[in-house]
Amino acid sequence: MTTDIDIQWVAVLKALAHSTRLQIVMELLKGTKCVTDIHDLLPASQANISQHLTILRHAGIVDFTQKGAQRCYFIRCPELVTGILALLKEDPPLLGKKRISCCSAEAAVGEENR
Amino acid sequence: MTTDIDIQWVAVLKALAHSTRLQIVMELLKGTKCVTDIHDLLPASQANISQHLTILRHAGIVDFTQKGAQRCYFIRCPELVTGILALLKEDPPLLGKKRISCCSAEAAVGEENR
DNA sequence: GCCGCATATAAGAATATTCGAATATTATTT
DNA sequence: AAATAATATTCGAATATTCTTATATGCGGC
Repeated sequence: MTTDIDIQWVAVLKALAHSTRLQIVMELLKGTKCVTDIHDLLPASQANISQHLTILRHAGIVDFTQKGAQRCYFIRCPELVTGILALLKEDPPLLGKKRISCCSAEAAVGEENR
Repeated sequence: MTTDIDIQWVAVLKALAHSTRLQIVMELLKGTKCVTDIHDLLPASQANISQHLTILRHAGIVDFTQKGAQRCYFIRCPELVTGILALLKEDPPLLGKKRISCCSAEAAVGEENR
């Protein structure tokens, strides 16, 4: 049942599902940056940043252009990334700890539970 | 700096970044289902489905109401989940393999950084 | 109480991720 | 060609995830 599309989706979500990579992506949304720039901004080693960028690139989220010895990384799909971040940002109430009683019609069949 | 928000976001993304869990979530978007229902729909063991549901619940994505011995699981934040899925669905061209040459806004980065 | 159903949890092996350290590669400058 | 700067890759250990098997828990009916 796992379609090719699913696999791509999972790869994208997995690539974003890491604190350092999410921060890299957020920085790149502000503008193209080379590895050193990112290294200066985030608390991770150069090698580690490079590894994360490779993962993001394989997921299709970033790409780079070469400028001399530098590689200028940029987000390939800003709408996708900003969209996902906007949804996450928007939804804190839903992600909160409080229980929301189910609004779904089906569950309303009578007794409430705890 | 890894903020609390980041951690929550990463938890949500990580929870969605698995084929089986993504399929569970897509099924639940169609309507509330109990564990057995999901088990009948997906190729995974009951124990495994239950484990994945626990992960989704801890991430705040699903919750359940109890009906006798059954637990009726539902999506707690349908807007968030449908939103993310819609973005992923929408963006296949961006996730494709083709190289996009840089739009060169980055040229400004130039010499001023070390 | 006991039974059967629905679901959860524990334990453990297999596998995958993460990250640091060291090294390699590539491009530029001298 | 050598030195240097920017970045990537390899290796290995620590840690985390995934999944299976077996067992446990909770619920309703008898």
